[in-house]
Amino acid sequence: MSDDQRAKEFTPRQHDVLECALSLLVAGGERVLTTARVARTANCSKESLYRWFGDREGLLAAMIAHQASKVRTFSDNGAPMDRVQFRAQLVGFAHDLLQVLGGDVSLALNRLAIGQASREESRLGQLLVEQGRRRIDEGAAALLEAGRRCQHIEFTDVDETYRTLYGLVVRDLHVRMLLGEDEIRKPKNFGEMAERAVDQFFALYGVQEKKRMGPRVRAV
Amino acid sequence: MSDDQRAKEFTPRQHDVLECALSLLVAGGERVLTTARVARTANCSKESLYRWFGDREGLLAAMIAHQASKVRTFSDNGAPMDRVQFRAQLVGFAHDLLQVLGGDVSLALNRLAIGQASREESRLGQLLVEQGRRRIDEGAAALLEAGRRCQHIEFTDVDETYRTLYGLVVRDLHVRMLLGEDEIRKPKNFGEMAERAVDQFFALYGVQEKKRMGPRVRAV
DNA sequence: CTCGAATAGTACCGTACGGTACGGTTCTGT
DNA sequence: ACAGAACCGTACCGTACGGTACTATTCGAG
Repeated sequence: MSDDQRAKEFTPRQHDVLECALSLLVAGGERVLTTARVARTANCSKESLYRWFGDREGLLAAMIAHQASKVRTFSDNGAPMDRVQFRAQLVGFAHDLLQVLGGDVSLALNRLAIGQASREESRLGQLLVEQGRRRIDEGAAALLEAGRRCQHIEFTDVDETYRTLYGLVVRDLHVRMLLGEDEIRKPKNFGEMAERAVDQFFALYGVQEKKRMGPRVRAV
Repeated sequence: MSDDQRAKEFTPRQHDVLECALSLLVAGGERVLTTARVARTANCSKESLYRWFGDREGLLAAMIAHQASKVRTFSDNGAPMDRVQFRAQLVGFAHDLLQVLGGDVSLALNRLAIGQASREESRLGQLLVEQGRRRIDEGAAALLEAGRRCQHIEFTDVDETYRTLYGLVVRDLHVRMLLGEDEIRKPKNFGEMAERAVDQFFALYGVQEKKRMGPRVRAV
């Protein structure tokens, strides 16, 4: 076998097919995502689909993995940040998070995985969380740790803190977008939302200038 | 027609059938929820199903409406509350919210509506939000207004404030439960979560004892 | 008791899907 | 140039679902 055929990667041809399947899923939902339609739209044969991905589940998993390979994350370069820079980073993260969660492909894949979650043997949901969310979470954790190192915020459990930030940013937007409320998907308001959420986050975890007489929050 | 046959209500027989359909949905997900299986499990005929509910969509909508009719809400009796009582009410609300969202029937119905949300003509998602969430939201709004009247918290926009409370309580739990993460559905931790969320909520919106020097949060 | 409406149970129909098989074509390594 | 693999397009199969039609049975009103 040739050297560029690694087991976990996809050939350019398969890459195109997966991209086409994603477009199909976004356009019409799971009902439209049949093996025959994917094959016809992508100008490939069903036999190739089954040889490449095993079965329909494998195709869906490959679509998730393929999409997850696109998102990139924040990396801590170790450089010090002043408070304005750190706040801007947080706002940027919040804005990106809202934009990613509200994206067409993300919503379609989440709907797909949630629809399959009732069957016990389906691991699509777990796959989506691990491959998609994990990267975002790690980037956010690195950002929070950097903020703590520069003494802009203080916390003990980075995971707890990140989850609070996530809740302040996303609230119930994700579920409502998943349910089909298109009115709230306008990214016009994402800016204000991100600003407000970061304000609230600093109110909870920000270090005061003189002493930390701010509200301390603890897990009971 | 007799007096107890109102147009929007269901007969006891239909009530039982809907209950049976809900059990079926919870047990096996949408794949199992076929008209034939519902009819067989409920000991009724498919013809009756179609006469009562029109088509499959109507049956699903009736299931949502039937389930929504069960949830009851907080009602403001106008009596004054001290701070401890108000905090207990908030914690109770948060705990109930987590328990409702994590319930089997709620998760199954949300998965169902989200799965159908890709089709444009399906209004199940909107129906679920209006009939299910609306009641909870109104109860929470009444509770928050009561807390403001008793000067335990302060805010300007009750909807904004409620959404923040929701985000602090739920975070990403709902979506992850929808995706099938059963580990986080243990209500054992719901108590701690509710306490922590209410602590954070008071840190953001609580009125200080002497003067309100607490963090003011506003929409930019 | 009789009649008619409502219902249970079943059979049926058209359609669509997942998965497999096969002939014809293109690509690739030697 | 040639052989073999990969691949496209299509046909095919078994199954299952949504919805309808029909018969037998139940049940309530007069």
